[in-house]
Amino acid sequence: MKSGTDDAVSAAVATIPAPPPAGEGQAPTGASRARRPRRATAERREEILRAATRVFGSRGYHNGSLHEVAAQVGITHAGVLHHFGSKDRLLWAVLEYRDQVDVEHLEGKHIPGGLDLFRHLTTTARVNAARRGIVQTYTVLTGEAVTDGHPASDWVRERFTILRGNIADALRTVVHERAAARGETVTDPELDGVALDRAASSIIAVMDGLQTQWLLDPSAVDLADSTAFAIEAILTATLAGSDRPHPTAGTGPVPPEPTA
Amino acid sequence: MKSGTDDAVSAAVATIPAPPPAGEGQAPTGASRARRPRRATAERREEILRAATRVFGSRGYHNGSLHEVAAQVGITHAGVLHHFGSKDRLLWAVLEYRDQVDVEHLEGKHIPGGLDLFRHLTTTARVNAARRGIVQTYTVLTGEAVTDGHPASDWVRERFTILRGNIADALRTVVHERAAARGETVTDPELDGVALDRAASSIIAVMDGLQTQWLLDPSAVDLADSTAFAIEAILTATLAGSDRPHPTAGTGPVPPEPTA
DNA sequence: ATTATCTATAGATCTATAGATAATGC
DNA sequence: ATTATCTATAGATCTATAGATAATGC
Repeated sequence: MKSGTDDAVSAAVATIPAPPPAGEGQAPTGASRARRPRRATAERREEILRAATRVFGSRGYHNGSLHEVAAQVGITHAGVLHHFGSKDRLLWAVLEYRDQVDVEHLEGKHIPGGLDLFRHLTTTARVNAARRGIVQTYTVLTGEAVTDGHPASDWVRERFTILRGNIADALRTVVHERAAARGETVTDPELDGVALDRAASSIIAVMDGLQTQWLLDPSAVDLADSTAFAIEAILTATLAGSDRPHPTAGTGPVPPEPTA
Repeated sequence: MKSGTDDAVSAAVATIPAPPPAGEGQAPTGASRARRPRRATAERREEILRAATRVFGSRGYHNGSLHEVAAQVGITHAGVLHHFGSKDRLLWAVLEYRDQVDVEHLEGKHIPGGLDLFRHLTTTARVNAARRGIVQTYTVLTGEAVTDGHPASDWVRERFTILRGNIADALRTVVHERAAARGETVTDPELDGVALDRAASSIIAVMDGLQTQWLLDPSAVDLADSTAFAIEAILTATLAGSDRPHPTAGTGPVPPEPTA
């Protein structure tokens, strides 16, 4: 059950530059017929994508308008449509862009496997606590995606599939390593399938769910600590299951990943 | 840190009749000037609330229209506004209605405390796996609520606050009971505060997150099993912490609540 | 008399298209 | 010549209000 592209891990947990690229935008204060500066296609497209990310993140896709996106870049909504054709296609481009940015972000730093993946997830939660905008975009779009016929449904569904696969793979690695260390071999078929899938879904779920609560009430939820706690709890439970009938002490707290 | 109304537990996890009340609605097939049957206010309001619950759940609040809600009840959007005044007020009424329905649902059956609460949560997940519509409504509105200025934000935020309180209270009960059983007393202040809050947020998070994944891909996620697994894992980790320095075996699987 | 509904319509938005205009690139 | 942007506008929706009409309740 090897899974798809492995750059998905950080994708689903959100990455991307910072919210306001600032500088430009701000609506044309200039008097009469001031033409906006003309930009190279690639450059302008990226500006628009960043603006759209912000708008869809703060207002949602359906409630966010092309007008608002355009205004943030200092052009007209017609200009946005010139570059992307339609609102749906703009959203797709935003999602594609996110994937791309995430990949560049890992540049070389291959996605970790085994226990390292869990350290990575915990670290991501800590980093995210300082990037509200990105977390909000991800959370809002994910929520809207469960709506009938939403243009982001396929993307979100696929993200989840890939992520679950990555995490289940990492768990499998750990379970097998530990069995080998005891000179045993993994016999229980559950431990190669359902149990790992359950744990993988649960880990993703807890990360997403905590983000939602945190966004709504940052002072009530410690995103980093709660995420770390929950991941460790799930990891321990999974491994405890694999260690039976010799109940071991558990993994112990997962030490943080060295901050890049 | 006693928390608010205790009927919130099932509220946040979703309850409510079944989706299509069927029978009525269906758009006026009748030829020319066929007047729709006049209903008693209370009755009609409830029909509208149920329709709105469905529409907001499948389309989202912003993308769902008064027209669609009205059509499902067989009246005009103006009729809906006659009863509720505005779209925002309709949404608030929907949320209030949910609370009310949930309360009636528990009729007598007081919200359980201590370990029973966790059995109740697990049971709720199993029940929810057969009520996609309600789960979707809850998930969609929760997701949209993290959007700037969304009319459901306050409601969702408060739900989370209450729920966290209920769960933390239940955990506290269990921790103290177990300490007492060992003839000890809870000394670690963490175990009366932060640790319980972390666990409470995590449990809610995992339930919500699993619902999202399940809605998008029902065949990929076993809602009931995963929820049960994750809750037990978190519970075990929390209690293990409380039992130190005498690491105990954990709680063992939480037996299901007797199906009402 | 009250009030549930309807028709009609105002007033906002929103997405998208068409055609004009002005930079840029060859 | 290409193309980034703009203006103008069509065509959909959507929420909300106003006033008319027909059931129901006293």
